[in-house]
Amino acid sequence: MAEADKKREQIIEGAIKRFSHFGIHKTTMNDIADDLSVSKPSLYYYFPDKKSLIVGVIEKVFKDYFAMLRTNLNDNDNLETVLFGSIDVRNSFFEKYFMLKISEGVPDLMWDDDVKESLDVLKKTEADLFADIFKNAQLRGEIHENDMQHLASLYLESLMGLTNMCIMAGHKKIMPEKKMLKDVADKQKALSAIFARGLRC
Amino acid sequence: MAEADKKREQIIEGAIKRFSHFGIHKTTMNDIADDLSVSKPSLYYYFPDKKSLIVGVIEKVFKDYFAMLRTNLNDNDNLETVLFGSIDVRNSFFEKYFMLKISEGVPDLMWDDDVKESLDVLKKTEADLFADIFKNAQLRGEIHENDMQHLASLYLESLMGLTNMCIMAGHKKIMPEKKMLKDVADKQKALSAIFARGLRC
DNA sequence: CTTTGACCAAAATATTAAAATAGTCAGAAA
DNA sequence: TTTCTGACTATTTTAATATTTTGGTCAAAG
Repeated sequence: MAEADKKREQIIEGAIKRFSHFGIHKTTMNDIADDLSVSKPSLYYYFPDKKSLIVGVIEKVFKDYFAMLRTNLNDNDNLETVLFGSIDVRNSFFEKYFMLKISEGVPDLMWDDDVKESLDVLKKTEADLFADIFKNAQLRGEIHENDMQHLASLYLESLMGLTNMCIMAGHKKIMPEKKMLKDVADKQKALSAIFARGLRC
Repeated sequence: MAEADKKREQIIEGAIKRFSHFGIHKTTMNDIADDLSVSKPSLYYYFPDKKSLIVGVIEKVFKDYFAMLRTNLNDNDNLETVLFGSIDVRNSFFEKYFMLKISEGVPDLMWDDDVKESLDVLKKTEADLFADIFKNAQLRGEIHENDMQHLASLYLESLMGLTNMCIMAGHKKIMPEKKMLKDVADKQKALSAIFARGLRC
């Protein structure tokens, strides 16, 4: 890896630490520079603006998530087992990078064209990964459907939808965060179990 | 019906018109009073405060929704057919009262204890209704599960989750509102089809 | 029992000033 | 040449203040 790329990685790592602890819009470029004991213009030498650094962070986190997901895959497991494992991986990342939540970032960060495009690509990649999972289940005769891409999108959107529902319900702080994470996982797994069975018929 | 109750109904109807057209927090008590050609203190004679009027509106809307849902029910239909019909009813109300969206109402209206309690009761009622639907399917041998209440909650949360996902995706105004509503219905039905099949095994 | 005009306190909104932050640049260090 | 920095803006956030709007009350009238 080129020296410049190594430096870029270091900056991204530093940014991740700040972002995941204080949130994106509570972190200034100076904070990140100070953490790394460099000047702010140095950051701007490697990233044209804050937004591109954020995108770099997002892509790095997703990259790690995808790697972990692939590591956890076992072609011999049945669909339900694979989905349950994936849910655990997914939620461990969700918990670890909870403070990243783009939606509460800088004004309209979520709707910025560049960020949106990056997220779309990553979402597509995730969907591809799950489509492969479903295809694999199909090879083992566990599924009688045709459009695996479509199926993967529907499944993932359902999981994310449940996550959002639990977050909303838990925003009243009645449940102590930990309880909420368990709640999310339980519901996602309950749905996945029915979902997996529904594909068999 | 007592005269006072009739008047309460009229006020609620008037409030619904304003709320569903301009949203809750863009509607003042004076707006509602003027529409009905009465004075503001008259409103306060029937409702102690704005919040209780809002709760009255919400309960009225849900009451109508439940009635429509029951009307659309047919004990002879199979589970998938019933669920598809319910989705259409549900979304027609969602569309009609879109501007009501509590979440964007007055600050923390969603988290107000009174409103929250009322919503919890209504959500419980809806879950009961769907639990009955599942029980009915069970009688016809379409389901091999035991906890219908739990099942109904999971199903409804999944549907709502999908709705939220589509709303978020559509907030960028790329799709012209109508497209979004169709998108919601399509995804909810696709999930319901798999869900219903998953319960059979 | 119902309704109302006149009134008030609290909350939302608009205005302005002050502080913080993203981003630039000429030039130094490596 | 490539990488870095101190010193400097332009823009955005935040804080403070003034102004309007709106929820809610009350004494009195129909």
